[in-house]
Amino acid sequence: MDERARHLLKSLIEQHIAKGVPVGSRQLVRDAGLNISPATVRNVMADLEDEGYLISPHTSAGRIPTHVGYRFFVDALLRVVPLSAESHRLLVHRIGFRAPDTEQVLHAATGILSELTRMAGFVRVPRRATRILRHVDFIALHEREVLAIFVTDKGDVENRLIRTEHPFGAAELAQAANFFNATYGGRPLQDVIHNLQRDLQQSRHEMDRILRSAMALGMEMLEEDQQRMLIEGEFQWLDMPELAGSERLRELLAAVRQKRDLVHLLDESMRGSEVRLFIGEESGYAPLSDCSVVSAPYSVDGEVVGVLGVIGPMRMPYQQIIPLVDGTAQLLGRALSQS
Amino acid sequence: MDERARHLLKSLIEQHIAKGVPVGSRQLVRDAGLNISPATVRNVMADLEDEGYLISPHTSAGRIPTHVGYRFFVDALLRVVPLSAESHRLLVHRIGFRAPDTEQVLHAATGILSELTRMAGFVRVPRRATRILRHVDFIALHEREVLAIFVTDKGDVENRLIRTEHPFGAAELAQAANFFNATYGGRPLQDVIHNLQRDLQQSRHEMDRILRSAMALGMEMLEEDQQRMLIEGEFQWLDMPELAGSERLRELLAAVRQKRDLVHLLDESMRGSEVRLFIGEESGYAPLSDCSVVSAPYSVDGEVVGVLGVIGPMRMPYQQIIPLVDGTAQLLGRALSQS
DNA sequence: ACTGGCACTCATGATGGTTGAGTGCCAAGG
DNA sequence: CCTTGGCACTCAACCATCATGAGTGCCAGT
Repeated sequence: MDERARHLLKSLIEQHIAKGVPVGSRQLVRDAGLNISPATVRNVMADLEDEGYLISPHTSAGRIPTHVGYRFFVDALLRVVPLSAESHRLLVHRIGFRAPDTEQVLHAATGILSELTRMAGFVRVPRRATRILRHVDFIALHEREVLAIFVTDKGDVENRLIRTEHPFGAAELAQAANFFNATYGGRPLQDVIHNLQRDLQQSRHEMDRILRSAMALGMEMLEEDQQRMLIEGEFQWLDMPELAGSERLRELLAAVRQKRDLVHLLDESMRGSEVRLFIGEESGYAPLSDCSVVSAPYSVDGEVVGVLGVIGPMRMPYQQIIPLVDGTAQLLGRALSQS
Repeated sequence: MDERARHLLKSLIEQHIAKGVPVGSRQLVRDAGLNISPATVRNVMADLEDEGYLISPHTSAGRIPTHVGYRFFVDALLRVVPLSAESHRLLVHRIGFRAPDTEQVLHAATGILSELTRMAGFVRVPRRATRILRHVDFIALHEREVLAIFVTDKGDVENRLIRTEHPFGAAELAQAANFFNATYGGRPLQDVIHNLQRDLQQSRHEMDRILRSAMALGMEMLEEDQQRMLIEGEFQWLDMPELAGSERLRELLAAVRQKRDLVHLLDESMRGSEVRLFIGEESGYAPLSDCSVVSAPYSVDGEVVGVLGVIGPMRMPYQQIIPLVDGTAQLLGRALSQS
């Protein structure tokens, strides 16, 4: 593909992103500022269509980019602009400092993402496997119900009701908690789980039952957040013509509620450390075949623990969205690292 | 209004709810099973329109009920059918037993409400003012950050990060927690707040700082859930023709996200103990002027603590929806009362 | 290699007629 | 006085037709 073709492709995609309608040769030649005739442009466009970058919705409309076209655009043609001062100020204001509660920070990040990009924003909740276990408490709630509370070094609190086979007294539970804190406190949760499994096989003393339950709880804790993600601003999709056909929209909403496959997709994008794009069919996930996902992993204390981003139609202003997602990821990571 | 007019009104509204289109004299006379002519029916309908029960969308369409018409319908004409065995079974299955986590039960209730009614479902989180304080824990997280954890008798756990002016040692915090538990444990949260306020004014000993913080935390705890409500299934509104005009829908979604006025409306409906309907403009809340809200308060241990219900277009099958909302409220109350 | 010309396509929007369900009103009949 | 049939009128919805205009592919000439 020669320089002129690249320029035309870039111009076409930019114009389509801006206007949302198919772009024809006349429009394009005017916008691109080249001194050639529409007929020439048509030839070039025909070539680009053959190579899979463009497609015509019908014979006599202009052309729109395919997912291949968008991919080439973002990889080779797009020059990302730095985050505007205004946006950066807003981001900092909303998530720049540590809120008292992790959940609140995540919420704020999801919300601001959605507002600034005018797409649906999502945040995968941070993995807790590497968090340090700070404190454990067992509280007898009723006859055979024990409330277990875990606290991590970042102040995240997780609790679970455990039904036990036999009643536990307050003293027993206090003893168990003391033992638990002394033995496993100050270690990363993943180590705690691992050690618990090992220890439980070896010793079988009085505390076994409650410890076993606690282990199950710990497991759940680590497993549960595999599924969790926040998503907000789906309503932004309402006035996007390419998704408006309520058939498509319903499907998308259902898929997003389902979350499972989505989470799988995102986990994959946590491997890198950069902004990542899934354009159209690239996600390999049918309900998203008309959509793009822009995601960026975020890190706490230098370790990637989650991923956030936006979901919208393929036609999105990547130029602004990429730095926004990137910036949000960085600020969220920083906010969660504080304290 | 004579018997025949009532019968016709009932028939018309039922038909309109079923079909969604304006009902004309011919249709109506066929459906109502009366042995009178369409012309007669037209006269009756004209009267009903004069009295404000009906309205014509345009000259040559049939008639549809106004909010006044619906109100008369539900108050005087509707005979509520008992919950179907099938629905009841489903409800019990989803929220009939206590899940380990209050949040999960609330979620389940919101979800099943939305599914069964095919409207958006909401649940106002239970007031905790009357819950018994079971346990308090203060954990030093960092230099001047204390994590405070409250546990109520139902196993609800609330935590808040408190930034203190001066550092606290672990021993100090343990002492404070012991004192706190001994003094205020076993009392309803509202009493705790009250007593804290009183006690803080009287005594000004060493613990003042942490107790003052604890008091602030307690306040927050009780105030925060004034705003909280879960809402789910807004997407059901997508294929309701009367809301489809994306203008209206946007407005509604925005209003529902905002929640504030909605919560105010619902708090009012917590006073009674019965199912309550706000039809159209009755809510006095502009974005809901085309919608109805069906709500029912739910009780824990015999005391009303929250309210749940559905939001949808005025045209909803009240006959089925009212018992569904009612039944959900009862089961949710029961589920939260257990344990 | 580029360009102008040409025939062709097709979504869009305007026009207009038809249909059908529905209305209000009136005069006649029980 | 209520009810009814009749009648003229209204209006959304549907359909077909047509013009418009933006756009295309192809070809022959520079």
